[in-house]
Amino acid sequence: MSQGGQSQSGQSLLFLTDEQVRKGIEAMFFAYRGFTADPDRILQTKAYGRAHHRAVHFIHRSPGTTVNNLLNILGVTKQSLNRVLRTLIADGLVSSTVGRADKRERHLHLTDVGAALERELSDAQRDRMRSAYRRAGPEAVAGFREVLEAMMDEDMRHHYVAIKDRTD
Amino acid sequence: MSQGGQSQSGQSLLFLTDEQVRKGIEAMFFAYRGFTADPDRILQTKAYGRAHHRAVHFIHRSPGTTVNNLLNILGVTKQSLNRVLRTLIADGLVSSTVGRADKRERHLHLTDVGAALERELSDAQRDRMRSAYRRAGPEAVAGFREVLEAMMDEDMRHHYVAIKDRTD
DNA sequence: CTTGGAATGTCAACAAAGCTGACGTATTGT
DNA sequence: ACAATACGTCAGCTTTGTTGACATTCCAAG
Repeated sequence: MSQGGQSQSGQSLLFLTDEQVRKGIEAMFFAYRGFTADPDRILQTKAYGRAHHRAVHFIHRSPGTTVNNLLNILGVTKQSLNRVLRTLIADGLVSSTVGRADKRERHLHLTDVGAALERELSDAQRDRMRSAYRRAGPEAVAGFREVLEAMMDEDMRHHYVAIKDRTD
Repeated sequence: MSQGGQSQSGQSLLFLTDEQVRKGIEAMFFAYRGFTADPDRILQTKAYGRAHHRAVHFIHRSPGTTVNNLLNILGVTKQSLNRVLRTLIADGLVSSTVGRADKRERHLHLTDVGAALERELSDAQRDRMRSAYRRAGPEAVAGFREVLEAMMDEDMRHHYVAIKDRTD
């Protein structure tokens, strides 16, 4: 099993050897560090962390989303998210309005100030992503997305696809 | 700028629109969660966390590595790593031996017990990676790795390439 | 209509794992 | 001899995750 790929005759399965797979694992590790490095640097100067970035990103992504919805997407506990949301609301970056249909729900929106922070953070991250895309080329990007999509949990793929297909 | 790609005439740059890039960002986020989910589940049952996994992985990867070397690869502070290393050594998963050439250095190795844990953790992660690879196919995997490599910081790419080119 | 359970969100207290800064020891090399 | 390096450790802080208790709101069964 440890040499599964190498015992295959064709080259088509060579990318499934333990060694190849391990390289992929380390590539994920190192790349994710680069992926978060730029926004992290910016957040450090302000009083926020990576969790704030995630919240702001997905509120920007799906304006009017509820706390529960965000909870499912982010995969954290209520309090973790709540602490972050509380500071964002207190600082006037996010607005929380009681639901009209269901008053238990709170609908979340970015304020102008929140949208400005979102742009600042995402621009840094997008720039790196964009330059990586440019270097690797369109076909590599397609493969990149295919593999990532196959790596997600079922539920998360659902969120991802649902978001991907949005047209508004 | 927000519609940069769409204002380009050719299709060759269409994958660089903000929307496309944002999809890539979310793909990274969701995929990384899947990527760490399986080992995290195992670690939860034992008394360890993700930090222990990383240490064990890279010690397995580069047996005899020094503390300093590990520090550079993992990108954390001495104290953070030391806390993890201390428990791993106390629990008999990692051995630390004084350097022969330079007695200031400590060379780290996995014990049999440590190697067993490494296998258990990595098997889960490798399985997911392998199945993602299989689903996406060799060309997608090549693209996947290209983009990830382009996304790393310079220093990390160095570590990655150095590791990639090892032949022992 | 009432009432009890389910769903949504808030708060308090705590744990894991990162960080900075300071300090001590052994070893190396100039 | 002395400065620099490699490692370990103490104290204290921040971010971000957890569990458990609680208030409010909705809905459906009696």
